Amino acid sequence: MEYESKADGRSDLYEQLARIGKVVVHPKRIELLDLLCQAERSVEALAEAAGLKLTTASAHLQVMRQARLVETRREGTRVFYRAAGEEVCRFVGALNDLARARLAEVDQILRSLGTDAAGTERVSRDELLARVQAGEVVVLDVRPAEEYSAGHIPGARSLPLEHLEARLCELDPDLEVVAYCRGPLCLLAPEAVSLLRGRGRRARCLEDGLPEWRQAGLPVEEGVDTDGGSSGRNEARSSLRDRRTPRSSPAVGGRS
Amino acid sequence: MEYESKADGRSDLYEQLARIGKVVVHPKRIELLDLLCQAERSVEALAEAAGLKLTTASAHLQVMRQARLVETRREGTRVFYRAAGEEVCRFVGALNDLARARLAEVDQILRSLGTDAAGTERVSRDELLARVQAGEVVVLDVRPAEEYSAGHIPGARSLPLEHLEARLCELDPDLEVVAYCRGPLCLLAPEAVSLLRGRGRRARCLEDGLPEWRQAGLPVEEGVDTDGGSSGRNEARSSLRDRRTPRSSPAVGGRS
DNA sequence: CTCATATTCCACAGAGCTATGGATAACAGA
DNA sequence: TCTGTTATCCATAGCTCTGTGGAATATGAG
Repeated sequence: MEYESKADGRSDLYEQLARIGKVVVHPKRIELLDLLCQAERSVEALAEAAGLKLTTASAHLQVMRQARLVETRREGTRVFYRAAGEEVCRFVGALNDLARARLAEVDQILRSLGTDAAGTERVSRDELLARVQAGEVVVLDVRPAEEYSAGHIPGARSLPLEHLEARLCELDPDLEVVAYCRGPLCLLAPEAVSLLRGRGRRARCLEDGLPEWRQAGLPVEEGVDTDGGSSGRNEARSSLRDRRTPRSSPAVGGRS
Repeated sequence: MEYESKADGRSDLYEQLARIGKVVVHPKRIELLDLLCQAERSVEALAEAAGLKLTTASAHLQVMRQARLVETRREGTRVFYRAAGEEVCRFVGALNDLARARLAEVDQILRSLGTDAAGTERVSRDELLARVQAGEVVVLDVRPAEEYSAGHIPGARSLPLEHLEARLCELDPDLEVVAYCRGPLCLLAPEAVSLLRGRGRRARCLEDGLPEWRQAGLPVEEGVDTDGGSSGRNEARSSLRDRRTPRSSPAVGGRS
């Protein structure tokens, strides 16, 4: 890989950019990065979540680390990986946006398998804020519990998709549900909505996921969901029980 | 490359994202994409600009086309490539930002070879707008002429870096110069500024290049520079002589 | 000190990517 | 139709990347 490097320097620069490109050339690495934009995780958890052998996952993570897109933290014998800063999430966001904009296949896949996921229109952030204030909706975080506790929309309830059916009774049948998940390409919320509607509930998806919410500069709450059950009312209970690594900057920032 | 595709669909999605990732894994492809975000070009011109053999450049362009990141237009025996929409430029912008934020090497390279490029502070877009209104500065587009005519800041003069020294006399010595180029990682403007300062002129770089300007929703003018010489005054002469392929959307838009 | 757990390192085989030159295709002009 | 120009296609050789299992490392508990 020596492109007649005539000590131009310019080519050195592009080689640096390619270091980052190298990370997103492999589907599994993108998947890992996506997961890490939601919450930090141990190598084992990542391997499990992405369906990889441990050594393979570790190898991928090394690649990502060499590109400085992830950082690690040791806790006992375990190593936790996390996305290295907000720019990383913004980058994968741009990648997702680009894919949705340019690749018809993406919409196709979403439509084909997402229980008509892409079909239903979504709630905008502004609308959500307004209706939450008015107490008209329940906000539901249907991602796995770890991701919820690493950061969620203030006042949202944690109800992972896999438990939704069993815990359906916890939701007030009269309130509309707004579900959100990892982002526009994630299928958790659409599936949740589909399930809820099947039970006669009113339910819609938020226009995008937590990373976008965070990047928009809106507040994010950390800690586990304390609500044992019932009710469904949830006007910004401050259930923050911060035992998490704080992400670098809270600011919004636009491409500075 | 068959990751035990258990008809999950999820993995298909990441495979689609990786199609895009594949483009930015190779330094030369990033370079080509960068060029295409400035202006459309023929294969030959691209090969020349990136220092590639024709067949190699063509092969790279095929990869980019398969990922739908570029589109083509035929004109006689020549084929012109262009970036496929604004999202593409936004994506390479995000890539650049990420590299600058996370890779210390990038700053190092910039500093080492850029004639202390990264050192001097830059003019913000807002400041530029204000001072242009007041007629206090000359805005200089130091990119190659083709890129200027494909789109430039209204009222800017085209004076490619390679001709700057020879045509120095065309610039009013009393006005400060604000030079811009392709973006934060481009060295044309810094080198121009360095040269100008060496001749005792007041000169600074714009904070970033034309793509960012365009993405900020600010107006962009097309066509060649008609100003034969002298003066240096340039209060938004409408020198638009539109014979260009218009980019898709003019809107600003923030991550839809 | 020894053992158990969680990761990383290593070597290797199979698959994929890149650059290159020569052949082919599309087009314009005579 | 013939010719020159521009770009794409094709086959190939050299190199890199990926997944894998086994070995090595780091930490914590006895």
